[in-house]
Amino acid sequence: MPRATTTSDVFNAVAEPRRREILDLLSASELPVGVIVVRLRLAQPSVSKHLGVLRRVGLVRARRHGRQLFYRTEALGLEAVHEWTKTFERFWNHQLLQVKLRAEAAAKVAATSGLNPTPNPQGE
Amino acid sequence: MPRATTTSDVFNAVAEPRRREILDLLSASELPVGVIVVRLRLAQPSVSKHLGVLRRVGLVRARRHGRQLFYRTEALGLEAVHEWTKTFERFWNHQLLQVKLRAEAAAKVAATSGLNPTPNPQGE
DNA sequence: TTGACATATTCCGTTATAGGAATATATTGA
DNA sequence: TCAATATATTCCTATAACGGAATATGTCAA
Repeated sequence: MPRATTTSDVFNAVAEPRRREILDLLSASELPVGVIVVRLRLAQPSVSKHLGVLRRVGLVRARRHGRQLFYRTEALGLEAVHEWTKTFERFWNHQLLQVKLRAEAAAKVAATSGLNPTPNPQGE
Repeated sequence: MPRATTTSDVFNAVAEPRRREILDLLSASELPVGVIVVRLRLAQPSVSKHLGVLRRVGLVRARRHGRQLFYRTEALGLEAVHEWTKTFERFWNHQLLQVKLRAEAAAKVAATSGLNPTPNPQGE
């Protein structure tokens, strides 16, 4: 079987880099499709299709003003992604802590011994 | 063109629900492939392939112990996803704030007028 | 060495995807 | 009504993805 359909899943929707760029753009302000096309230098149909995917998963909403459709992000749906990754927070905090502690220890050794800080000792 | 290759991108790697389940499992503790197979009721080759993807993007690391390969998460790579979604935090905070304020306002009106809280008035 | 076990890899078939080109729809103004 | 503008949709094609089955690799124990 191929990949689970992109259309009904926020994770899949934001897996596509262009769609993330679109969301980035829209995070600053509501924009009509044409502006997105120009700013990201993408083909208009391509942008419309990406917006369609984002709309279907609820990450974006459109408002018509004359001939233009202004899109804005409805980023509430990203909270799920944020929360999921958050459950792994301790891992990178842990990693950063290691680095920090290692640096501090090295600095301390250097201070007391008069040597330069040692480069990253191998292993954990 | 089809989708950007899954192999070199954390966002794509975690777009697949099974891979997220695997990461969830591994977040608790290091596990050999066989255990993942049993717990998630997936075919062994399927699990190996998913682990391969996760390994290639650096979300997982393996350690051999006898015949078994113990995998553990290397979740540092998820920080990028977490940080990206974090840039949209204000949107859902904003939304939740709206809901909260609306509920509070409704409760207040109800309290002073003796009426039931009004259901969500339309619009922003 | 052989056999059993644990895991990875390969091959195959099906299917959703993304881009491009062409076209359809909607809105405005004349 | 018609033309112009803005956007969406459709059709087409190439490709990567996933699952399943079969097989390969690696490790241990006898």
